[in-house]
Amino acid sequence: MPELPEVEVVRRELSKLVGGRIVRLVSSDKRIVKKRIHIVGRKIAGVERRGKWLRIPLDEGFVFAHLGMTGDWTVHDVDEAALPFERVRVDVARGRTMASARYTDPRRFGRFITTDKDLPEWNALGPDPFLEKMDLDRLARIMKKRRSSVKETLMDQSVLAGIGNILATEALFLARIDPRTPSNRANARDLRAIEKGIRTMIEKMLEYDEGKRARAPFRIYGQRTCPRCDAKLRHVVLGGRSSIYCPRCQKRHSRK
DNA sequence: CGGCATGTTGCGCA
DNA sequence: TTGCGCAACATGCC
Repeated sequence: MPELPEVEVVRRELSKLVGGRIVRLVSSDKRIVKKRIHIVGRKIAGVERRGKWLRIPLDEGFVFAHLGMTGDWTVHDVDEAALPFERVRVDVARGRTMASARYTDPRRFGRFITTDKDLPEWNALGPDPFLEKMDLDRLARIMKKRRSSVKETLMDQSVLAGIGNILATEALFLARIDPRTPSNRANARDLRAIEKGIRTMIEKMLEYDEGKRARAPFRIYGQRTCPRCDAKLRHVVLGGRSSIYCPRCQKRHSRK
């Protein structure tokens, strides 16, 4: 499920619960769930997102949630049976109505943390490109210091929060930049193109994830040939993640 | 059976 | 202190 757009859709879904009171928590998976405080009886004050993390402020304390690789939250009726791969269930009373939030996660890389203070992981996140305008000067400063690829730098959550493998792949395709380009070789024009690519992809992926778009907006992720020039797409591994690009359309901008 | 997967962390090393 | 490269985590799917 999870890159910035998917997590944003989950945030909107869970926002239905704001104002409600937690009346029951079902969770047995010790890998996913870390309980530092008791949350039954607490009231849900909001649902926030930064990058791929969710923060749910309560009247006392917080819940932090991460979807890992295969996690998802959905809101159901309380009488609904457990879903396949259901790992956490939070029942919420709001007036006379009840709702039941279910967390499913086959691969169990996700997290559900109850705590009375902010998480270091949350505080370490860089700016979220959907919540705030991208600071290209800051990005340029960071890029200049690194020699790993632009794609790896974009996916570093302390650089920009929320960019995952697909978003980075597709944004770089739109920007016509080779993902292997060393970060310190990216110039201001490249960064402007990348910013635009990221913005465009977030919008399209959001529409898709909200069901307003029938087909996934991916141009090269999972494809074999370039939709622009018909060249055979190429695979490389960057930072341990598989990456795809068009060797004809995507260039390394190695000059200053 | 082998290989791959929208993510993060921890460890050794420079 | 910061950056880099990689294995590990756990499980489903093709």
